[in-house]
Amino acid sequence: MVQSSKKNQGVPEPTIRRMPSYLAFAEGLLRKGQQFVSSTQIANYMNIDPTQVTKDLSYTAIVGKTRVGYEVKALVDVLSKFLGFTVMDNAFLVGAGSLGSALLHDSGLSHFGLNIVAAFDINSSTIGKKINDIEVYHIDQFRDLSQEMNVVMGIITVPAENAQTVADLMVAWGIKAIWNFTPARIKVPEDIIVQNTTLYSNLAIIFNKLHSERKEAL
Amino acid sequence: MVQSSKKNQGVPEPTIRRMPSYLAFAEGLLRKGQQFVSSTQIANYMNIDPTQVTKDLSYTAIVGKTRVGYEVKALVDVLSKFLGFTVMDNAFLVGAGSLGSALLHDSGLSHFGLNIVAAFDINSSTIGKKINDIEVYHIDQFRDLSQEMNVVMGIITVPAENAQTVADLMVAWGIKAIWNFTPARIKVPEDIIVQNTTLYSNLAIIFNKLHSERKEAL
DNA sequence: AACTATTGAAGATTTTTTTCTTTATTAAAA
DNA sequence: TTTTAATAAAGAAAAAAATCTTCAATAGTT
Repeated sequence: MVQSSKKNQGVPEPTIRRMPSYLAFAEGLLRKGQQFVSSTQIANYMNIDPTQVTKDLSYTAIVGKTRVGYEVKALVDVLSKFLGFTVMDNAFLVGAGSLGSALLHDSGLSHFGLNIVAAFDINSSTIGKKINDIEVYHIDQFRDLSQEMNVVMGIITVPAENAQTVADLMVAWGIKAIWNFTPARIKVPEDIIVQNTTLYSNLAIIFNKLHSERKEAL
Repeated sequence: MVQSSKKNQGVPEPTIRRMPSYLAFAEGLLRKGQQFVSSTQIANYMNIDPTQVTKDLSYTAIVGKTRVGYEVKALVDVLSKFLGFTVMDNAFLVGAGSLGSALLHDSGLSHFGLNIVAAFDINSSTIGKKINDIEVYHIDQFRDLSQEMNVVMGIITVPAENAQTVADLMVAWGIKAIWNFTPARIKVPEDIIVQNTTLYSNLAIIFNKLHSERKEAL
């Protein structure tokens, strides 16, 4: 019982993180015309343990064939669906600076189910222009548009010090999920989903490995 | 014994991931003139458990004062040093497209110890231009420059299908660490450090929460 | 001066995630 | 037809990470 809420709740976050890479790999195989792929192959590509792959895939609807592997086409379909990449969600992006416009240019996002319908800024030099066919509005127009467009996600790519202000605005106009690219941590009501994506965390990990290696070499 | 190699090796990756946010928070407090900060405050800001904060900070050299907290200035210094943000490392960026030029524009990277000294592309329209004072060269000039400039890191922001080619090139010219922004997984010798940073993983996590919430609401 | 409440630190416990082991299946080889 | 080897799947064990508990210190209050 309570099967419906249990279904996706128990999927470990590390598993979900790996899945887009499985998908990208499977899509590549599909283009090459490969019909089946084994967990060993996927694991080799990912540099992880093969049982990790089978365990991850066991959360989806796919079943593998012994001595053969998973059907590539089915894998692509199942993963796309599982990850929510087949349903299109609308998003607003606030902060059309360099990172913001990089995201606006990224066609991968729409391939993975995210449709950025409009961008906002306070900088008059970008307002009124179109970036990759997405219009940039002044932030004050946010209200009117969100109601019209069925927007569920807000992307924050402003300077860190303005993150909270933008988040408050997004919450006020009914957005369900916030993708925060600033290092600042925002405060939002409990029911709002927040995903923080900070490049500097990744940089810290590289430096940690790089510098500890240097110490070892002494 | 073997203290030197143990020192940084045992630090959990999740801890390292959180540290840049602690640092950003502490820097903000420093600017505001706050002298001490408690683990409770940091935890509240980060939406995590206070003991998580103290445990994370226990890997660094800092010691807190009972009933007071950590000295903000010391925290900034200790974290910056620990994360390797005080030493400057040189990097090459290959792929001066939208994501690539967003990184070139990001002054946060140089604040955190990464100095992008040159960018490369094969697209003749960007070659020869400067992005944020960083010159864009043709990829063939890679060799000559890496030797001159003491470059330890390579940043890959090309389309996924070219990631392996670029990685091979980087390895050939003596780069120690690769920061890979493509969804493709690259094969490199064991001693090369690879950090994969893929936006779509974060997107998958948001969608997973967003869509499972929708199901629950039924 | 005594008390109270808050804090950092250290260690124990619990939870989560990864890795290892076993089993059944089956394609390919002998 | 029989054997072999590769595989998925399921469960057990190990490892890693997060949370909880206890303790000692001490600033602020009574």
